[in-house]
Amino acid sequence: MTKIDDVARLAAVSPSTVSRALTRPDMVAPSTRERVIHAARELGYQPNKLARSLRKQQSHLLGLIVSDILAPFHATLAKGVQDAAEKHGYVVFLFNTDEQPEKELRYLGELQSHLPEGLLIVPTSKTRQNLSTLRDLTVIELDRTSGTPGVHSVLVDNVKGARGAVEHLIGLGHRRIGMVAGPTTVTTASERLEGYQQALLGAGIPFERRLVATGDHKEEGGYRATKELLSLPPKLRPTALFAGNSEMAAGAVLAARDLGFTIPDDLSLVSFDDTRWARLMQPPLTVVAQPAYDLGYLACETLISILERNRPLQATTLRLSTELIVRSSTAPPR
Amino acid sequence: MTKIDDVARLAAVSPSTVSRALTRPDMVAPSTRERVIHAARELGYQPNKLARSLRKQQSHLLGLIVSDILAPFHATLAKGVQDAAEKHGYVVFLFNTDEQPEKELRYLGELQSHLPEGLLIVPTSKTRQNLSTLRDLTVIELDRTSGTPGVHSVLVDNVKGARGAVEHLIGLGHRRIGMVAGPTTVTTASERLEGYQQALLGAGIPFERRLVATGDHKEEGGYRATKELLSLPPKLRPTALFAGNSEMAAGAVLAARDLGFTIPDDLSLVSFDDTRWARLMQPPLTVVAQPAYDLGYLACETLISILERNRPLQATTLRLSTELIVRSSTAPPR
DNA sequence: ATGATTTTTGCAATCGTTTGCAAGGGTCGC
DNA sequence: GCGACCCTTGCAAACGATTGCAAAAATCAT
Repeated sequence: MTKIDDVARLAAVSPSTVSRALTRPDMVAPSTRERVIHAARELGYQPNKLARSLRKQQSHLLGLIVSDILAPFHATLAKGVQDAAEKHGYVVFLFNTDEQPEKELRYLGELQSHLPEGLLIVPTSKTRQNLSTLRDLTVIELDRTSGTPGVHSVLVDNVKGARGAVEHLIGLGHRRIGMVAGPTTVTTASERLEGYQQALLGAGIPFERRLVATGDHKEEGGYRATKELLSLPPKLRPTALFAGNSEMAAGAVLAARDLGFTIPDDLSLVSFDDTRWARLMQPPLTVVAQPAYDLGYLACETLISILERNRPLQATTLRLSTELIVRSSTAPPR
Repeated sequence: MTKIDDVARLAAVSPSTVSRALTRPDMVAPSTRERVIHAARELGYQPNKLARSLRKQQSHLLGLIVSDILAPFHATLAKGVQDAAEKHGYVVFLFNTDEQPEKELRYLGELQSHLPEGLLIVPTSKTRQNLSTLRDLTVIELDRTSGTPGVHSVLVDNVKGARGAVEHLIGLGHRRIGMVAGPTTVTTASERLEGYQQALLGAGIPFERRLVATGDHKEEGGYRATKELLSLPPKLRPTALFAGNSEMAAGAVLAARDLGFTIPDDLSLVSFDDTRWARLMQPPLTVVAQPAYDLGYLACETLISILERNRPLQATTLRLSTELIVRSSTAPPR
């Protein structure tokens, strides 16, 4: 690895001058600058970021902790974050918690030792405690919130999105609408449930607890919850289902298929979160699409602008809106 | 941030002793060690990795460059890599090239300045040149190979996998089998084409150039290629299709649907690479599943073992085998 | 108790940068 | 021709850890 001293020697100046020529060009005479730049290029010099970060006490490093990189939503989010980071010259460390608080804690420690300047995190259930072990660090929560005071967040308008989806079902004439809800410990799940209830209320349809089955945000849970709902006696059985996320929607599709229900003839289905397969399956699924990429991109931009202005800035919350994409899995009840 | 000096002061020893107590415990007297450890815990001391890496001249950092983190295959791969890395105490930097050689080059530079100890990369078309600008670094290529001398690789047995898929079609009675192939610049695509040809050859079916349409490994390309094949006059038209990757298979499904072909009645379809939607779509897709997670995990383990043994070790190539998963998109021709 | 040996500790240099400070050199005005 | 000023450069001290070496302390043998 060629270092600054090598360049200095070749350009016949001191290391300090090399450093200045490269990072604050206006501080050195044009002729010297030229010489240094040439020498640097000739040797293929690249400043050692470790040394630089150490000296400058800033790493230009951001941490990103998501709970499941395999979920397209999170992958897309991560891409948005990375793109924004790159644009501003930051590098991001990506960690995956698999929804496990202990992993989260471990990663926070690991991350911290690399002196990141900011953190973007999709919280788990224990994030609030985990975050408290952390030294002062600007953090932005993504997608969900942990309720930690002083942290910023960039979220999706879950209530409105869910309400829209259910109103769509109501508009088609459905009155018995079930929901495959996520675990209420995560804010997105409870907000979506709230939206579901608001829609019913708005249409004067009484809320029935037995029409809400709770899953774990995974396919398996969605499958079980759906079977439960579809096993109600015909009179009580829902004619339409709203799934709280795409994984559970996948489970719902499978369950409906296994029980011999045809979508949308016997059952309408609308799901939160769009995916590749939602568009590809037969019939294509009606969904509430989330701006995952924008979410990540915006969150990262926000973070960086906070960092660079160096404003403590009181905690911001951004809510992006969703889009209802009507495909063919929803139809009037028969 | 509390530093080593703080701990030293609290434990009433020198910084050197703290360092030793924490990293080479047997070099310090038990009683002192105890004191130091306590002090460290009390202050929540975490060594500054930047400083440590700089001094020790090793970062315990690995680079991972993939071409499309949004593709489930790559995301899974990345997860495998990360899990393996974590197990051995390494941290990985993840970059995304979007298949663009210039981005790759930029990221390689960025990465290099952080002094990684090794690199895992899914090569693009220019990787060979890009890699040559790099200082000596252990690199392992994943999924594809760039032909760079001296680099190791962990791949999938594409030829055999493809052959198996096509033999499956032949076994069902198909004789006119088309292939939606990827760009021949990427090794996986050409290997899969090779497998396709081998299967035909083995069954005594003549290879017909017009039954192979080339796409770009994206949905759009698969869509176009499929339309092309299905527009052949009925006599020449294939009764079964083998898609070179899942994205193109998605395009194929859409194209078949648009042209009014029913799968598998009018057209059998088998694709390389399994995905969530392949299982969920109707009918579920027959696929050649790749061990993506294992690929990443193994590659990373290999890399680390090379690093730690410090063996230059002549270039290794590992080939993992695939698994044909027969679902319902393939059936005898009518 | 004494010297030899081993263990435990601290000093100071080092990793590769950046940067405050001061010195050197040039330019300018008068 | 002289001082005032500005521009350019280098010296040396950081940043926070690790580590070779030597000094100090503890242990052991006699």
